[in-house]
Amino acid sequence: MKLNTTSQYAIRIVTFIVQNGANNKYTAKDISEKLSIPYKYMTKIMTLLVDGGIISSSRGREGGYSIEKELAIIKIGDILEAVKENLHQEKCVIGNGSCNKREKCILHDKWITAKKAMQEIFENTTLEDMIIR
Amino acid sequence: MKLNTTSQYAIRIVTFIVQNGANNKYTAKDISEKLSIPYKYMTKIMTLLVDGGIISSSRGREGGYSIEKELAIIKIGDILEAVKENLHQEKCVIGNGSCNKREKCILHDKWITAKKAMQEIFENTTLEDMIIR
DNA sequence: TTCAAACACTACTTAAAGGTAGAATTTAAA
DNA sequence: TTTAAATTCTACCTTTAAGTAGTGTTTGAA
Ligand code: SF4
Ligand code: SF4
Repeated sequence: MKLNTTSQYAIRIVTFIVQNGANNKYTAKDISEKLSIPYKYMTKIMTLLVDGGIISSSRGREGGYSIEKELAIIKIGDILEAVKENLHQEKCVIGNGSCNKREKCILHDKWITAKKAMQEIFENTTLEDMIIR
Repeated sequence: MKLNTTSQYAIRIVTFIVQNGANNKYTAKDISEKLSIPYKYMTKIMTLLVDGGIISSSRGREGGYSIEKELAIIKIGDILEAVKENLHQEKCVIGNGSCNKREKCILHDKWITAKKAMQEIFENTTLEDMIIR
C-alpha cells in the first residue's frame, strides 16, 4: 500500500525546496546529494515537475531550480499529478466491478473513509501548509 | 496509491469463495473464469493462499479449493500477509527519515489518521464480516 | 486398474518501474 | 569570446511484477 518511488521522491524534493526557502536556487547536484536520490533519476523527475508547472528552472551557469508560484496554491495532489501518479483510481481494491449503489459489501463505508482521508491530504494540503517553522 | 495486483486478486478470490459458500469446493478453472483472472497466474496465488493457511485444497478428481477455518478468525490482513504484501511500511510517504517525535510536519496527524483507517480495515475485518446476506 | 480431472512445481517470457550513460543545449562569469 | 557549470534530451540497462508454458503428482469415478 504505497505511492510509487517517483512520487515519493517528488514530494520529498518539493518539500526540501519549500523548507529551505522556495525562492532560492538549488542545483540538481545539491538536491540529489542532500536527499540521497540518484542524480540522473532525480533530474528526470525535475523535468516532470518543471513541465507540470510546480518547479521553475533556469539553465546555464548560476542556474538551478526554485519555486516561484505562491506556495498556498500548490497542492500535494498537483505534485503527484505532475509525475503522473494515478490519483483517481475508480475501482476499490476489493472491487470486482459487480458492486454498485444498491449492493455494497460491509467494507464499503470503512473503505470510503480511508480513501477520503488520503484524498483529503492530497487535495487540501498546500506547500504553504508544509513549512515547519 | 494501491495494493499490487496479486493482493487485489487474492482478496477478490477469497471474497468470491466466502460469498458463494466457504465450505463448497471450487476448481481453479471455475474461479479464474468467474473472476476473469488468468488461470496460471491464479493457481500461483492459490498456492500462496494454501501455504498461508487461508485456503484448503484437495487434489485429484473432485478436488478443488475451499475454506474450512472459522470465517470469523481470518482477517483481510492475513490474506495480504499470505501473498507477501508489505503491510507494515515504516516510513511515511513523505518521510525523509529526518522527522521524529520532536519534529513533525503538519501532515503528520492527517497522515496517521489515513494510515490507521487503512490498517483498521486490514486488521479488524474478518471474512465473516464480508458476507453480503 | 485405468485414466481423466484436478492441484503443484519449475522454468520461462513480457511489461513496467527504477535507474544509468552520454551528448546537447543554455547561460553567465572570467 | 571562451569555458565551465548548469539543465535537458535521447537512449539504454537492470530489477521486479505480471503473466505464460509445460510437466509432474494426486485422486476418485468408471
Ligand atoms: S461495496 Fe464498496 S468496498 Fe465493497 S467491493 Fe464494492 S466498492 Fe469495494
Ligand atoms: S512528520 Fe510524519 S507525516 Fe511528516 S514526513 Fe515525518 S512521518 Fe511523514
